[in-house]
Amino acid sequence: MRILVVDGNSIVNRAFYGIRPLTNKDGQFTHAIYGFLNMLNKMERDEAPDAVAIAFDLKAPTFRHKAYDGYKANRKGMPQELAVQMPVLKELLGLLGYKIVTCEGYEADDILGTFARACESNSDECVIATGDRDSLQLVSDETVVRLCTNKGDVRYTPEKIREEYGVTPAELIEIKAIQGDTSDNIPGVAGIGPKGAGDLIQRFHSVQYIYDHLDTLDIKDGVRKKLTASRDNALLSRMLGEIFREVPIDTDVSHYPVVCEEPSKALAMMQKLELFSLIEKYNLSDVPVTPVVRSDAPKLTKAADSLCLEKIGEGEIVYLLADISDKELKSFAVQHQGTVYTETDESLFRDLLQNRQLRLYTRGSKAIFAYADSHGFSVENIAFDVELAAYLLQPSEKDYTDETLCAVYEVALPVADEADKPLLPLAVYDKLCDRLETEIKANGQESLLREMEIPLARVLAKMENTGVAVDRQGIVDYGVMLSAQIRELEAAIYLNAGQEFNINSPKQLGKVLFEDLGLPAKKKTKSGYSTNAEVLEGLRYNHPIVDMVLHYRALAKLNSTYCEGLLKVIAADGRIHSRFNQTETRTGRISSTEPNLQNIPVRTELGREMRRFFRARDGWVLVDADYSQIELRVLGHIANDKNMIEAFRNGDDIHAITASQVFHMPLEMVTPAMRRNAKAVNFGIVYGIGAFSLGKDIGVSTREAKRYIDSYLAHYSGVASYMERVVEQARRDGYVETMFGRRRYLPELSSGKQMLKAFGERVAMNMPIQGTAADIIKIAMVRVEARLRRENLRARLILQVHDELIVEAPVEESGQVKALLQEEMENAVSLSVPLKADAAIGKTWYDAKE
DNA sequence: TGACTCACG
DNA sequence: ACGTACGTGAGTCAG
Repeated sequence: MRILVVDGNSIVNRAFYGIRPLTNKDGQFTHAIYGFLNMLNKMERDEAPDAVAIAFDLKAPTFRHKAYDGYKANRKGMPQELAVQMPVLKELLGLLGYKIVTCEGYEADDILGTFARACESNSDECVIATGDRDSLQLVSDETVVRLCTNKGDVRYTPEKIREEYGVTPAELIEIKAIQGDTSDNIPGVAGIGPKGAGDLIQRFHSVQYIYDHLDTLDIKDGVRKKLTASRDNALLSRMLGEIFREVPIDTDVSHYPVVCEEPSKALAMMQKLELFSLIEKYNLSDVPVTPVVRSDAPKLTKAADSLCLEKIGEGEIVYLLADISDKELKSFAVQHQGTVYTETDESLFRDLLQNRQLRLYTRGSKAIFAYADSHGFSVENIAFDVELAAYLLQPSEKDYTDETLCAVYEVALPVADEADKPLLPLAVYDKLCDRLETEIKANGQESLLREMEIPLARVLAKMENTGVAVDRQGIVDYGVMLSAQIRELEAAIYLNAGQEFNINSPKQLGKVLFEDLGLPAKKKTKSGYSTNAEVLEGLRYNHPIVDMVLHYRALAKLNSTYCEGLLKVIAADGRIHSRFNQTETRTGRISSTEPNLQNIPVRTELGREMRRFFRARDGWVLVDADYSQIELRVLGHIANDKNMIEAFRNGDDIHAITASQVFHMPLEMVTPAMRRNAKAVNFGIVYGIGAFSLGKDIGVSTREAKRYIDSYLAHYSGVASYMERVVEQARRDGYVETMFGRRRYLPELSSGKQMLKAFGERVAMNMPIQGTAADIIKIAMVRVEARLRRENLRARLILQVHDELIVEAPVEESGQVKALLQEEMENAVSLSVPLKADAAIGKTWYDAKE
């Protein structure tokens, strides 16, 4: 028989500190649990044990056979975030069929030792899993120690120990007795470390022997002196360091099989903890779900007849699931008063979407709006969207599928045939929607959902359908030009390097620059030298190859990401239809994919050329409008900072004003360089500033940067107190929110890790600003689209780039559109500072930027 | 798949 | 002692 004995406390610690904090939607920490089960699962796969025992310390630091008061006294207490996960982990382990072993007065170590000893006398095999090297002393012919490290698990056999330490496993105890161990308060011999201790034991094998023959040993006088001085401590340490092996526990290996008696309970618990990948690993995916509340288990009643819209009363809720792909309706299903109707008829679908008597509760409204738009009708009765609601409740989630949401919001899915599975969520939509709607109301996010996100879904759908026209030939020609230059640069780089290599490989490039050419390496990444633009900039004058590489990189990026990338996604209509994702970002911004049209180059002239290929169709123009410093204006408003509000009201140049304050200069004496630095400070403030990074950004010392920040906060004292207030509020409530009630939860703030906590604080400062700006432009988008329709214009919104909107308009509408766009953007909300939007008209995106 | 790099606001 | 500004998406390499 083969038993895996796990040092529970040690492994859970590894899991806790080795994984970034994860929480479920209730804010309950789960990373230690997640990490533990992942590691356990891997061990079982590797070791294939017949039995598993998991040893834990009992909570109180009880003193047992080791009669030494200082023992482990200076070990830090368990952090709160870990402590709360322990009982949950133990319960879940029990549900999964693992036996937990504890014993009053003994630590996990001692239990491991006891199992090892039992296996030795019964010729069983014992695999001990731990993160603690102390247990290596237990290694024997029957016992392997699987040491879990950050770099992976290492199996220790007697041979491996001899290889690494040059001694037997038992002699490790002797070494420890001499070298000591501060974390266990084992004093050892003062002045002798691991090296000296190892040397002594390799030669003399035991502490006892050394002291018995101290006078005659062939050792240096200094060492003898140290040994003599620490005699009592050494002998005490010898006792303390040996793991106790006679704990009164059941060591019969056959009593520790892993049998999961109630898989559905284990599944339910893992779903509640949102440990979805582990559900797969533990083969629980196919376990029928036990309803959370049994009496609540939904019935999937399928109607024999078709849905009859006339029978639905005024204002009643109808739940809808529509299977739409490529703007074609595959099928749809409707639930009304507990009955599910499955349909395929397109005209019925259309009638349903146009019936303003009823209220549709659905998901994926953007696809529904897109369908309606491409079929030439308009939908006005979507009252709730499961996906959008779930996003508002928890924007950091990755996955808003019905399955996940049902698990997270504790709505039980009924058991059904394979054929009915796509419909299952619909059978519970009344309950799921009810749960979500209740929480949305409790959070005060109803209008955010009904007046912002759902109407926005319609706007985004229209934008996606419309797409943006591009000059295919122009992109092709530009790509050819780039390719030619890239080839030339390639040749020049190879010549300078004296070899051919893959310039795109940071690894190979690092070797060429920093080893073969001997340039000074500044920064390192996890896997080697850093070769990013910042590093290369600093080396430009060291070797001509550096500039070539920088230039090569710039051209290669333009060619592969933009020329080749965009050519791949031009649709049959000659336009690019990017997808605008509404539930992606943690701040409330939208994102753009396939392709990303929110990162088309603009900062360098060469890159900006790309924008010439985004053009209006013949006889039309692009009208582009962007907010001027919207985030700073939002900050001024939210922080209610007198000086900042004043500056914006006066229409001042905010960066110049800031410069004059930070550098204590009259406004007229502010140089462009000073203004540039002040601008960086303004950005930094919005991001939740750090002096180090600001200093790096503008090329001054951290100390100097700190002075700028202090000076800034002294002048904009409202900003200073806002920053403190928002972090404090985040710590108190666990989340921050925008002016419109969009939330972001910040579990990072209760992390024990300083880095993560600091990150959480910066996010707390930034999200309300970035998020409010995102809310504002969303409002503007909805209003612009409404105005375009109301005024019967053919112009259409086609792009959004965070603070910029682009409309494609017939030439004759362009003046009206420009005015309308600017007006709706500037009046989207009323703040204590004015909002300003600059607009311009052009044939291409390049030209429509003033 | 993760790491690196770099494009944007 | 260590790492260091917020939010994204895509192409490339290498294990």
